[in-house]
Amino acid sequence: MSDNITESTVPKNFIAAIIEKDNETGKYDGRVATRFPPEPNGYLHIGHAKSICLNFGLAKGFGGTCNLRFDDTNPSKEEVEYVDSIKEDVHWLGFDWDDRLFYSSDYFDQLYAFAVQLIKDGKAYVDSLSAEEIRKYRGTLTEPGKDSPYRTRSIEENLDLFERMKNGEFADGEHLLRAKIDMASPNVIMRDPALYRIRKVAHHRTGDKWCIYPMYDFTHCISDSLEKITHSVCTLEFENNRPLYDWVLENLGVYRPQQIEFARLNLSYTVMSKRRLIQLVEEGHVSGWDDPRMSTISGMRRRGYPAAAIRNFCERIGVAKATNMVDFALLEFSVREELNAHSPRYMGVINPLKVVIENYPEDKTEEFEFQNNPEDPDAGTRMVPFSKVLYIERDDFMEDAPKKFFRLAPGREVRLRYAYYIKCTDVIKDENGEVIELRCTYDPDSKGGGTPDGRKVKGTLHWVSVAHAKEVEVRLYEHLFTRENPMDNKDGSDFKDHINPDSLKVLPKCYVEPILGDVQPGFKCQFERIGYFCVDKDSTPEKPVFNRTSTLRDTWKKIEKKQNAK
RNA sequence: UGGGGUGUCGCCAAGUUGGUAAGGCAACGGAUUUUGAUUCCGUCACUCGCAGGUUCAAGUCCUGCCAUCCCAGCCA
Repeated sequence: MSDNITESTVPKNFIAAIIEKDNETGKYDGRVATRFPPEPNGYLHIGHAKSICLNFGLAKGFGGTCNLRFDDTNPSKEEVEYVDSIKEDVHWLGFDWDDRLFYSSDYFDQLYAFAVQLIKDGKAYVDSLSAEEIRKYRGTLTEPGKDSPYRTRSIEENLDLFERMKNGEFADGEHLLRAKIDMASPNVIMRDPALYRIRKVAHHRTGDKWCIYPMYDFTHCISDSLEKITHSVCTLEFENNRPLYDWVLENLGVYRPQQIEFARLNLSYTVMSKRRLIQLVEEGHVSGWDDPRMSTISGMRRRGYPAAAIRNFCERIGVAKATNMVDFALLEFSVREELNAHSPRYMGVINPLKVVIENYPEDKTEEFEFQNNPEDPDAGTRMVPFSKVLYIERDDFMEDAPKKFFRLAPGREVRLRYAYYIKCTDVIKDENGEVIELRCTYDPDSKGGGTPDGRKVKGTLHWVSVAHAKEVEVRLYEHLFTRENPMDNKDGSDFKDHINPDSLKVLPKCYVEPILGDVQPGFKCQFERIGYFCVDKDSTPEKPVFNRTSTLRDTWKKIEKKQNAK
């Protein structure tokens, strides 16, 4: 279902430069091992795609490996539904972890043993202060913390307490295993960080085997070490944690990968924090994590974004350490670029206007051969039926058309793509003055869309034969949020205030080429002229879903606006 | 009033051991066009957060400011 990745070149970014240098100095004997370590507490979004492309791309580019590891150390937030979706999304993006699928929870026994080792070395202790007391003892950003009274417990007592923690003798929050580092450290993270907490919750993989769970800072570095990762790539907010990452491995005396941080992706007028994504789903603003308007990988997949487009996008935005805000237009460009090159282009009408070709025989039907994608000869051709009565897009007709309007208007001639030139001779209206039908004549000599006399026509319309077209329900998806506001929340507004109420429009009576009635899931096509494309039908198996690209919308309005401005 | 990062065109982002500012998006011109799409050509930073300094020469070195992000979960 995913596109294939055809090329694998060495990525060009500062992390690749570090790896290159390490390869030169033989730091890891030329070995390159990365990992993508999501916590299964939600669906993957476009920000994760950056990390996936980076980690798997680095591995691929240097002939190394990239593991998929679920960082599942907090059972109260994690679910198997999430691990399944994450695996699917990574695969769909075109990456493969082969047999290197790991879970932090696989290491719980080893992690426990390492914790015992630290206790035995006098480098960890069981604290019995309450959460609130611990917070007070930690000090502030500007003031040092102070030692817990339990910091000096004997090794024996610590060992005993920790084992009893594991055996479930205490309630949640009663005790906590902490590293004994420095309560006065200017780096707050180093002020005796928590290593293990009691949490009597079932884990999605280990069930109720454990009631104590290791913290991220203790787990992540050890997992990396056990998997012999060389370059542990993560986002900037973990920079403060790196000294702890190194401290744990150094004090355990085990293999030490290096942590490298990069800036996470921010996309304009888009939310990506898991908290807000969950909110959108739970409060019903969207149909689910994979709603086509979501910034999730699965949402973009349903919206028709090709995996290659997302990969190219991640390539284009680069990898650096400066906090960024990438314009959504860059993502859209990547999508259009991919669609333009590879998706079949069909015709469809979302707001039909009937056209009767008066001089065309009543019962005649012809078929015209269309190129599926004029830019891609390998895409092949298809036959499209044509007859006397057609539908065209309502926007493609204007009764009092300005000179610059190139489409159909009374007395004007246009081309029906790959079919004939037609001229509008009459406009029929209902009692309300609404245009309900156009009477036209066609030029039989213009068959195929060209004329012997070489006369030019400015407009080319898409069309559909009423007798042959499939009626479908089209869903028009726009961006979930309005594009006027940066959503920086600096004006005190909630991100939900920026939800675009018109982001989903359901159009019941639309008409498409007959061939589209058999559209398969995962099939994408771009509509001629108006730029709609079909996306998969995962959750609406009975009806095709359509979507349009942003730059092609409201074409005439844009042109008109531009001309007025002049 | 602490520590750790980052500051190159509207948005991303390259800038090698100092040698005289890549590329992409957006925008704006123009050509081609059976999608007003695509494609194509052209324009778009005398300047690199600011101020000093070193040097024949600094985005790249030094000093001092300023701005901004992250850290006080028994989250990751």
